[in-house]
Amino acid sequence: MSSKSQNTRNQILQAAWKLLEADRGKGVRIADIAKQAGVSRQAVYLHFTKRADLLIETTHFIDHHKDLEGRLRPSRNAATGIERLALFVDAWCHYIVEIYPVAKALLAMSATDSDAAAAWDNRMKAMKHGCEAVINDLKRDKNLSSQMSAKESVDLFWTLLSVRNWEHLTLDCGWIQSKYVAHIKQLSRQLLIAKI
Amino acid sequence: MSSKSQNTRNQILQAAWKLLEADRGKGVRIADIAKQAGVSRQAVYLHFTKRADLLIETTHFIDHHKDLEGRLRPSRNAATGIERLALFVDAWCHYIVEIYPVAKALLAMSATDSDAAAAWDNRMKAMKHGCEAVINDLKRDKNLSSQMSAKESVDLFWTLLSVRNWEHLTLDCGWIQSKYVAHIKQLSRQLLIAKI
DNA sequence: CGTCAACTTTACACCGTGTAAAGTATTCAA
DNA sequence: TTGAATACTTTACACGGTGTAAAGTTGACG
Repeated sequence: MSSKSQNTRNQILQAAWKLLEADRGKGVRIADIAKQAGVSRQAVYLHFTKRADLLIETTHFIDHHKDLEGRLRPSRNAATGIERLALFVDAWCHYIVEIYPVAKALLAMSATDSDAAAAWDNRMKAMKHGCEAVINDLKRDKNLSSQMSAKESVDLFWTLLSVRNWEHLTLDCGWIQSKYVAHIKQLSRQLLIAKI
Repeated sequence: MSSKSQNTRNQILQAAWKLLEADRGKGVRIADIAKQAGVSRQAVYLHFTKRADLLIETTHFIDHHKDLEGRLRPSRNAATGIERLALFVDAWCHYIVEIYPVAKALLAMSATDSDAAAAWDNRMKAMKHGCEAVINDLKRDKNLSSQMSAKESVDLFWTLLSVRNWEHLTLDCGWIQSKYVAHIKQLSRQLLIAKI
């Protein structure tokens, strides 16, 4: 845990992040990451127990680096449910773009590695609580649509904001980020907020 | 191409289908499929060039077995766009349940195998044409919502019906199939059809 | 009887992950 | 100044799954 050790660890995380972002098709191997970090392949295993572990730690590295907490703060401090909805969508959609490369690799691993699956699941459950908070505030303000139950609203909102939907709309449909955000915001309003 | 050869081929496809449906976590290997089909592992390679090829052929096998074409026919013959929308959603949502196990394996392979990726892409593009046909009929009937362009409506409808959204709502949110279908139908109406 | 097709058997190369262990270089402390 | 701890390198290897190669077996059919 010396500062030198910490430094190497950070270089590995930085390398993983960089390579995953640049990833064209063929997956990123441990050996690639080690090379990029200027370190031997074995050194990676001195800092991370396995590939899944490295990817999970990379997500935390990115969270910290991009100040995820700070980004979410405005939505938590919103005065109304409607405001909170908009601010939450903004923060989350912006975050997806940054986490996506690592998320993709982590999701791919989830099929074979249960730790990877559990780690991603936790993140998505935490994000779901954010969705719940939005719905609760809308309900408090009597602004929640009566079309669905609160629970269904949360599920739907959560699904709408999924990484897979971002992937589909931006990568498969070719929507640029601003168009994606605008539509998601408009849709969530239309589906969750009571008319009049 | 003798009938005996065809028979073996079908047994392999059947075995692949069965094992993928039963798959609990750990992936299905070629050796497993061969064993289930009562055939040597090498025999699989006499009928399919590689794993991706086998999975792709399995999707076609299922299509044929479940009469996908027949299932889609009612939607094609619908008198109005609104009818077509409902019938298309019904057929497709029903189909997802059946194709999902193979789709999951194929999507997992898509990360490493470009043939798998291309094959799934083709299927999804074909399905998108079905979405387009629905939107076109709604437009023809002056029933298409003016909130979005026709192109955007297609993209949105296509995304709404994605396998990933089915996965998220049923497996992650725990919605039963009937609830999933009812909500998707209601949502597509709300988003695509002009009010009044 | 022979031959052709379909399949089996055995063996092996390849890739990427993860483990093991011996060696090296730097730091720090008694 | 010695020597022990820390952080890393180097080399080697086991494992699991895919795909290839080639010789051997079986049965059908002219």
